[in-house]
Amino acid sequence: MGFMKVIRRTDELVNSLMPAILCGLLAEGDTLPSDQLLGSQHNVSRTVVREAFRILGAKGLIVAKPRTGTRVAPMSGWALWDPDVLECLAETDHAARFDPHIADMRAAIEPVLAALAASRAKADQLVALQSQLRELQQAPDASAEIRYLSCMVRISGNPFADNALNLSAWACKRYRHVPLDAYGRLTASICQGQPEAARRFALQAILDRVKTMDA
Amino acid sequence: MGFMKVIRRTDELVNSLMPAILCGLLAEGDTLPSDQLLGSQHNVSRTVVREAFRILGAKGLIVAKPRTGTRVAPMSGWALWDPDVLECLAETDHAARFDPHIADMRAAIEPVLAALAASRAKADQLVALQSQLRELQQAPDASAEIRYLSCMVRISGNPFADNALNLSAWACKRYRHVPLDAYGRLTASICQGQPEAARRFALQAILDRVKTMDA
DNA sequence: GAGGGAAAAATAGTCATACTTTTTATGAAA
DNA sequence: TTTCATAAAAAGTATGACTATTTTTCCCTC
Repeated sequence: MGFMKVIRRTDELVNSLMPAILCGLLAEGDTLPSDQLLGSQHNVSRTVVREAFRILGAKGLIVAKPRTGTRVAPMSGWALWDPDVLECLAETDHAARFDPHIADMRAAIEPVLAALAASRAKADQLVALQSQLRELQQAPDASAEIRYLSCMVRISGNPFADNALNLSAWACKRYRHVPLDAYGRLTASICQGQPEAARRFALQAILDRVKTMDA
Repeated sequence: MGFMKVIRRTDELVNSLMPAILCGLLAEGDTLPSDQLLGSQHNVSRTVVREAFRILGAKGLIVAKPRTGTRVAPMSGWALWDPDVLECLAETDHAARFDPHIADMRAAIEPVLAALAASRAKADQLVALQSQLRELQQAPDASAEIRYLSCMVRISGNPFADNALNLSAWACKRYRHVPLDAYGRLTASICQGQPEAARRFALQAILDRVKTMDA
């Protein structure tokens, strides 16, 4: 399986600080401990703290200034599309607060990507999509669903779609129900080159899931 | 105007490396110089190089591994919604290649946000929106247009919209024509609480601009 | 000659320390 | 009270040493 990612102390610290920011324990404008202090608190060198701060800063979560210290940035600048941020946010208490917003975004984006896929798909891509659909039907879990959507989205040819997929992953992980029927029809529509139908069924897949959630 | 952001050597290095990656000078899988070497090449310490690498890594552009070195990551993992990445990409030679994809994304997202805004707007938000519209009409430049859209998008109440706005900013900066007429109708629709009309005019604003571009 | 395993080499990761720069706070003089 | 110089605090940068991880090399055995 040679995929054991190296775990850096820097990453551990990031994984320790990020939840505190995302859950609101550290609110906007709050000052984090200084490099020195935070380092001694976590038994790491200042180097590690600073590199962790750079990562959090790159994701828009914090801003550092000499003498003032390092503060939590306003949420409007957070990189909410970032897979790490999203994953961390999902483990927060108030993750449910984001569910409807993510559903809105998905409902906006995925149908369009599905329509694009239906109009642009090449033969080999269709084979791959159908293969993913079969895998999903045989083992309808979140990871298979994400792989299917990933394949669909890749066919759309839109480079921004890869990031949008992070929102889909959120939904797949948080709702158990997999809308197999809608995905079947979606796949057929794409294979037959029918953008309008693809758009409709992609939207239906999202709505079916939300509906199941409400019930 | 006390808004002079501090310029760190780390940021300068990031601003030097990012374009090379985004423009393809450093292709996927290519190995960057080692910390040591890159540091001496740019006359900065290894500290600066490492922190720059952390920033680029946080944005999905590179991946580091001991002994192997630091390599350019596949584009599918790039944080294309990130304002820095997007701004840097816009200055690249093949920025035009992304125009249609961004237009597709905007066409998917903004109409939905406009509809949400129309159904949720509070009175004071409407006042703010109309104020931004007037400013835009008086001085129809990119920055005023971004402020208007930012205001509209904030009314939608969707926290993911702030990031989506980066795509709008791209379009505002790259096309000169400002679709004032569509924005006027869009504002009216939102103020009158008509989601369907708002959706239509938001889309029209995007299409008007693209049409002007083609001509 | 082929295979396997130990040693070496290269590179990122971490630590410790000293120094620099930026910005705020303090306090004395006008 | 205002102003300006000084001090202080925190981030930013620079070095150097050491650690950990992974690949490569190469020797030894079979």
